[in-house]
Amino acid sequence: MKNDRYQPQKIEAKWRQKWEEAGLYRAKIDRNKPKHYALTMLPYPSGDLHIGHWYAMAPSDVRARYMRMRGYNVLFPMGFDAFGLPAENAAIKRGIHPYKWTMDNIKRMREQLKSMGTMFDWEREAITCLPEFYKWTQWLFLKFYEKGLAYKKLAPVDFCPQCNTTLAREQVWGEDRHCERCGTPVLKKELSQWFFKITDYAEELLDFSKIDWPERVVSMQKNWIGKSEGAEVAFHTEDGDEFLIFTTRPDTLWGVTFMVLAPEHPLVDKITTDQYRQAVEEYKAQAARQSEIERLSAEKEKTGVFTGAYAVNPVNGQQVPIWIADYVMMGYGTGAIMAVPAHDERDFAFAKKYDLPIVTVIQPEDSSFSGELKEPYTDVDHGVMVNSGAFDGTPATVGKAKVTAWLEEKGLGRAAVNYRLRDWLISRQRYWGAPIPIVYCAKCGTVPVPYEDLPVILPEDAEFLPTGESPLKYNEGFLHTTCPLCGGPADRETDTMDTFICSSWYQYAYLSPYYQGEQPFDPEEGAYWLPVDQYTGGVEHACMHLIYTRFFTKAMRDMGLVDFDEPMLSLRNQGIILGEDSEKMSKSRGNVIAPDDLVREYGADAVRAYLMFGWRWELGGPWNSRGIEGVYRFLHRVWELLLSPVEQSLSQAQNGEEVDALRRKLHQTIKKATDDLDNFSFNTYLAALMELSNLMGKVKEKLWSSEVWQEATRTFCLLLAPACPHLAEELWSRLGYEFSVHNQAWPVFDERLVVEETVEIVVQINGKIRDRLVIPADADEAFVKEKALSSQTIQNGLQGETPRKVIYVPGRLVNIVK
RNA sequence: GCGAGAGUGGCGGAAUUGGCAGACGCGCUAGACUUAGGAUCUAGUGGGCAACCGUAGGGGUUCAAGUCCCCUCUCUCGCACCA
Repeated sequence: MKNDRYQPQKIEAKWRQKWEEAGLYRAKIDRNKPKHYALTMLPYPSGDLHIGHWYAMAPSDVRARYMRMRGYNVLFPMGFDAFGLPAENAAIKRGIHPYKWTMDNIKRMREQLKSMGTMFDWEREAITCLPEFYKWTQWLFLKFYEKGLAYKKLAPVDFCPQCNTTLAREQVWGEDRHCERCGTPVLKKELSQWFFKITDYAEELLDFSKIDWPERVVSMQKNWIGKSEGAEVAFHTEDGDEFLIFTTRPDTLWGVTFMVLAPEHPLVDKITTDQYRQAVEEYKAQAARQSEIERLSAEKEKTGVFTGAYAVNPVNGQQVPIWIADYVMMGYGTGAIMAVPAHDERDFAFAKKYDLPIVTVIQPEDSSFSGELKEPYTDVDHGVMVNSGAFDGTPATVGKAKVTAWLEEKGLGRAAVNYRLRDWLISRQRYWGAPIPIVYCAKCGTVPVPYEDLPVILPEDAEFLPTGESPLKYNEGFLHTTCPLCGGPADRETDTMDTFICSSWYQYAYLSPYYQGEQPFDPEEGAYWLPVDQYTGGVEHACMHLIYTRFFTKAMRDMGLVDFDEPMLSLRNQGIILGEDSEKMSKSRGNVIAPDDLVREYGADAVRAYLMFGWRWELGGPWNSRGIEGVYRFLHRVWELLLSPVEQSLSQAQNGEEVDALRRKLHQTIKKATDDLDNFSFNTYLAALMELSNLMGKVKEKLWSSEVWQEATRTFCLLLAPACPHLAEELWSRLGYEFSVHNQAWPVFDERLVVEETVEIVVQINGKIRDRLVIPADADEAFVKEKALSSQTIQNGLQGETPRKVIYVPGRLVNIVK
């Protein structure tokens, strides 16, 4: 009987249909099994699944399938991050309603996702733009408001002129401060906006002890939160106006020779003397203009002007001039600093430029230097305090703490902590988002929409115009409402929420999509499945989604909705697949690889396998068309190997050595595959399968009718099942096993069978390989050494000399030192 | 400048925890089968004619270093006048 060839197109759709009919991947609470919540970041429904989605999701699916075979009850859901700008831009450009555009795209992408052969439980799908979903997004907003975690304030904010909306600080990237979505440099605008008080959780967000996340993400988040410890010190002007400064170096207080305020500092106008007023006004105007126009000024040459006012240094009563300069930011600390040019790079440069005095107050330990400083001395671990009154002689290492304590005692200042993290600006002046459930009443002021009135529905009949203001503002039907408190006429808030809010809690929505109960998700489902055990996705979300969702979970914990501190216990990031030209894939470059085409040509299993085999998953790299053909060939070979019969099986006599060799390789492969999948090492997992198939190919003729061959083919199907679910199922069925391979347990290896019976020992003289010995694996040291020394090559190498030392590493080598 | 990561054949990448560098695949070479081959199969494939030399470069520790320590260089990513 001649076997037919491997034709993925003939088997893949068939099995997917069978799986669906059998409800194979429905995830239901089962208290007899340990649970595993595997999650991969949900896609934005842009219209087409691209290779990046495959690269992110296919290996995640492999891992979820592996955990399932390991006996876990696995939840692996999928949904769509469906609010956002492209939908609205399509509406502006082509007159398609964002809802229709989005839902059409979802329909298409859902089918594409299914073609991957993933084990997503589609009955748990959640789409963030549906009222049944965003009702709970709004509900959470109200809870945040109730808890004082949502507030509105007038503030200078970042505005993207291309996207026509404000952005959170996290969504402004790079030195030129461009919009994370479209790359346009942002503008500063003074606007009244809603914020979430993420800074309340700054300290807790710095604690990563409960999660296993990549070091890279941890360090990016730490960096982003930017904790610095020091002291807040109160200074006064000569006229008695108080202003606070923050410093990390209270030990250098005696070295203050001038003060600097940010140009926007509220005290500037008041303290500026008439003589300097014009210069100050000009400088302020220029600073404001600069922040709006050219930010790319390469050299950060320090500039500033004197205000004419003086401050009194509280520690020694000295009068020091107060300047304004744009190197001091209003947004960080108190917007005012004490300048210690002797011990700070920036202050030093400023002092040099404007010829301000420099006073050394930290003396480097062993140098007896005096005179003019060439550069500031910023070392905090060495040196002693000088010119600092009673503190003279205090080592710099303890100076900070001692001075801070002294300041507190004297009532001049206090220990203080500053964070770089800003509160999260969530207002967006766009239509296609969840409306902020707030009403403004002339009588009652800002009034939250009552919970029972949720959801606040987006009107269908909005005008989509790129005005920079929310289209909802011009929608009379939406705008005008009645005040929930007094029943009088009132206006709705017309801004919508940042879509990152939807994705901050979506992992909870999957538990019971569009839940109708009293809270966003079914508590029974939550008690069983939560938290997420394994999360996967791109590292580009390190300081956005991944920080927001941690914040949300902590806030939800404090509301009593969940009982844990972290949303995702373990996180892994995949890399990025580049075009074949090593450039980022883009339509304009014409280097885009379309997964649909690949599936048509090679089948989904080959695409999955190549995406795993081709790169280290966390790194990614350029696409290689030859590479996928190699993997495709491998799958063909596997098909022939397991299915095509041997014409005449050679020796029935079952050569013992080959049986042992195959069995050993089989168990070694199970061990390797298990380890590799545990560690997300998908490329070596596939390499191990290839090695096994290579050996099987060599012994097939001899062992085809043997028991060990059956064991090998069966196990091969099981090991292949997570990677190539369709092919494994087809092979499984053709080998005569019962549906489904995906309901089988992951094979276990026998440690005794993994061990080789004989080992090759390398014999070195002075670390250079001179001979090799094949010995029984359990040979003892004396025997191996004896054998090594008596070998002819070694005798020749030694030339009669007695070795000084003989080192034996069991199972590996003997090193003879002359 | 600060923080994180990386540097191994022509290419993607392997190398338990210091113990045979280059698994597996691509590509390449030769052969077989074929009307044909960009299909398939078989064999070979780090460099060098060799002794030997080889994991970015230079030092060190060790019987033994891709792996540990010190210095230098290059690349990628994040942050960046953060007081």
